[in-house]
Amino acid sequence: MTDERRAAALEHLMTVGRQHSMVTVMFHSAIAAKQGLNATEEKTLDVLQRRGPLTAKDLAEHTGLAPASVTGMLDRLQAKGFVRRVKHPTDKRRVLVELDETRLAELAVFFEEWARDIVRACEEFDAQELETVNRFLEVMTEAQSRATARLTG
Amino acid sequence: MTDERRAAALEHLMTVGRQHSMVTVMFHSAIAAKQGLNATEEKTLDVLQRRGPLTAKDLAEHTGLAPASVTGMLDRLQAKGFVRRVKHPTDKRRVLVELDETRLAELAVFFEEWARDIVRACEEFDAQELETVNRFLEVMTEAQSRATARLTG
DNA sequence: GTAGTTAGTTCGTCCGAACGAAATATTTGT
DNA sequence: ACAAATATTTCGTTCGGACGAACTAACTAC
Repeated sequence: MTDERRAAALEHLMTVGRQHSMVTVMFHSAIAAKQGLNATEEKTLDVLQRRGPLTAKDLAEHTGLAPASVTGMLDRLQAKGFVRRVKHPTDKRRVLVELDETRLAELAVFFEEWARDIVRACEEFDAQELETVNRFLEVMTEAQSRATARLTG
Repeated sequence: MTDERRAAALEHLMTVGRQHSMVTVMFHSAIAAKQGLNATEEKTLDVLQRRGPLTAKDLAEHTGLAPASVTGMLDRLQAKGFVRRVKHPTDKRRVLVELDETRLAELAVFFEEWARDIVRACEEFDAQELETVNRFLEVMTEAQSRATARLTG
């Protein structure tokens, strides 16, 4: 009986999860399009956000681009105001790339509105339910991460 | 007390949700890369999957591409074996585009493996918890969908 | 200090993917 | 039946973004 109910929920999850993935991807690319960023540029910004300032070489490795391509991409990102080239403290050959906070602040404004929307949508869930959801998302993030690595590597 | 716990869970949700979005997007683009599809081609396949066989004109509207571009993209998708051009039953000017099942079947094999992984990851959740998760994902899908529309339109 | 290595840029090139305009085939309207 | 409208393709062009090779500047090792 409970087994049956669980099986039904699990099957439903497949459908619902698929739809959720879809709109997540669409949302993501809508944001990118709004900012006039292509996939490579986004990836670069994402890497910088997580790992902090990096050299062009580091970025080349993370993105898989040739050195010349990194130069071109950084030119574009800099022109759009998303990043800055700053001099490396010890090695004058290197170029440190860091995010431009002012540009990120503009983004933050948009995300705040979005976050409020999310919070409102969560009103119908109590503390315990939200904790369950968190646990689920963590487990899923792990699984998706593994699956991606399996595909990429 | 419970309010505090809920607030903590909600804040945690923001972090966890962001990470989950990130890996979802990465997973998605890893699949696309594996199949040798670009963003436009993917979008087209997605539309066809949801709305069934469509004419080139319909696809032009859904993708926002010029007619000439649709022709080129369909040539590519057809060459890769993802779609077929079939003649329209009543109007010989039109071209109906439909998905190639055999190609999708290959994909299905991969997704089955992935689904098993997901099911295993869900073992730690009982029926009630999965129902909560489903409800959450539905609510979120709605919210994300609205946010995307707000950005796009 | 000189040779060799490393980081990044510049330059010329190439390719995929988009476009508009013109061409073709077919349907619709009168 | 004939003109206008519609769906798609073809063709020539353009543009962004990637590349390799050559170049410059700076660090490292001996």
